[in-house]
Amino acid sequence: MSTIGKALALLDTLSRLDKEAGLTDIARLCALDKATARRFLVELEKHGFVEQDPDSRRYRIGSAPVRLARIREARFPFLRIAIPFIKALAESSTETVHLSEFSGGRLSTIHVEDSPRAHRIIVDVGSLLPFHATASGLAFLAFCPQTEIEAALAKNLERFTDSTVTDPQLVRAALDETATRGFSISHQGLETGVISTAAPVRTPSGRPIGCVAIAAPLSRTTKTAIQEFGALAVATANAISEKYYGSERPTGTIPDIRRRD
Amino acid sequence: MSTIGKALALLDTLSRLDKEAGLTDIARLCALDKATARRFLVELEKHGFVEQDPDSRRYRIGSAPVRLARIREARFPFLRIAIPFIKALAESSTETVHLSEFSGGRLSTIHVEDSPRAHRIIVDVGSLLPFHATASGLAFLAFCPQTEIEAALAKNLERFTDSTVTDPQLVRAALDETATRGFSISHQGLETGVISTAAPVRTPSGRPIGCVAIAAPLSRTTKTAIQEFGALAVATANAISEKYYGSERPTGTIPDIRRRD
DNA sequence: AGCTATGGTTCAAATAATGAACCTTAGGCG
DNA sequence: CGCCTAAGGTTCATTATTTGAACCATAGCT
Repeated sequence: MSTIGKALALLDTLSRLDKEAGLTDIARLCALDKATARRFLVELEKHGFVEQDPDSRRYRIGSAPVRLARIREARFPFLRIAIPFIKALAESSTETVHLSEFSGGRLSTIHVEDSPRAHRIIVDVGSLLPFHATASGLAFLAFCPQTEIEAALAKNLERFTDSTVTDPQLVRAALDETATRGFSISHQGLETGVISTAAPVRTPSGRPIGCVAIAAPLSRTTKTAIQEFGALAVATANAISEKYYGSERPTGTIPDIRRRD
Repeated sequence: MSTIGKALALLDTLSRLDKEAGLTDIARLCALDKATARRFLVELEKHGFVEQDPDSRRYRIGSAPVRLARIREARFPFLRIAIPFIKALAESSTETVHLSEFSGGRLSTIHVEDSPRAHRIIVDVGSLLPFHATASGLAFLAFCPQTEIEAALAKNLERFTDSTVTDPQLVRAALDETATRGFSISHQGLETGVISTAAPVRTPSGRPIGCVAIAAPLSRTTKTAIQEFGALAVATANAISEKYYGSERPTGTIPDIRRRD
């Protein structure tokens, strides 16, 4: 693996910790030598991607990503555009709705609107969504090219619950169903007692970039409700796709004021 | 220079372009070989830090920084806390107010509130603030340890206008003044016709992390107004410091709900 | 059909990354 | 107090990765 990859993996690991970490811990978590981890941290710190607390000497994510994110969101305002739709869907479905985005080979949760009900599903921003075990993962994969499906299924399919589908052949069947139906259903794939449906947000060329998902307690969710949720997820995902790729043009060039390049 | 440093510099360069860039341009701008630039881009893309447009084959900043930024801002809500103060200052001063943050060895603009007046100073989010030639830079340096001041002054001090102070000895004098006065004044240091004042936002230990600056057209700004702006900048910067380090505790641990680590 | 500019790839040579062992400092404790 | 431990941090010979000139592939243009 390249040095850059290892350093970025370190950054990713650091970002998933819920508090600041010391050098030794970071090295252990990333399976790096202490000296190597330190050199990476120093280098990342030089560029503002990590910060070291001067007192505790522990490390945390720096402010450089904030600057990059502002630039990214200014040109590709995915969150800004999607959030109102996600909010509306959370209200109309009265269940927890979350939005995920494909980035760095994985699907991560980037926004969550909680159900207004007392008994509801909790999803954390930043959490990873395994392709084979979540509605979002299935909805995403189902609309990917066959080669990517096979690449995802070639990996070890981890078991999370008794209901997790870990047989690649059965996952393929679920993907086929999803592709024809337009949305996916995950029946306790990641957490017991939770049923989810999801639909992909796609580029004009059809490539998925993320998913809209509704997660509900299995106990109060009927078969017809699932079908309704699926239809709602599809409608919301399509609305986001349209708004995102319609008004603004992410694929083409941004009309630029400045002439001299 | 380390590979990681070069890759992050590439990312920085890419972020400062106002549109997507091709491989050849990126390689040229970063002074890298085309093959090297390509390997970096592929590696960065794997981790979501850049994206390649499938049609145009051009590269842009990816979505990974957005995720990192959300995590950073959730724990260190600098923007969230500072923006209301910046807004208030823009209203009360009726001039453009901007907020900068030190990151990766440089001071970058992270937020701007425009003056409500027709004739006003425009500052771009993301723009860099040279230490010797801007009010923000001076205010930041003035409260840094002597070693960092000398390190900054040892570099070549670029001339931007006829009024830019490029003599290290004169900059030192300006820094001394700033330290005693509490705020800095830049008289056309970066742009002709612009006068600015700035004050640092500091950690409880006194270390600057960024600056609040007011920028006004020289033509309508009296000596007394400058003093008033300076005092306002100091008050605002201190208020931000207090709120940021008071209520939330960035240095210590975040009280965590989750128990299992 | 040929030209040229750009994206992308290869592989021997050059360089940077690696990690075991080491030093240093800060607490903990008999 | 002085010993012990654990953590952060550093060194330098060994090792593996990075590098870039030259190459190929493709698309748009004349």
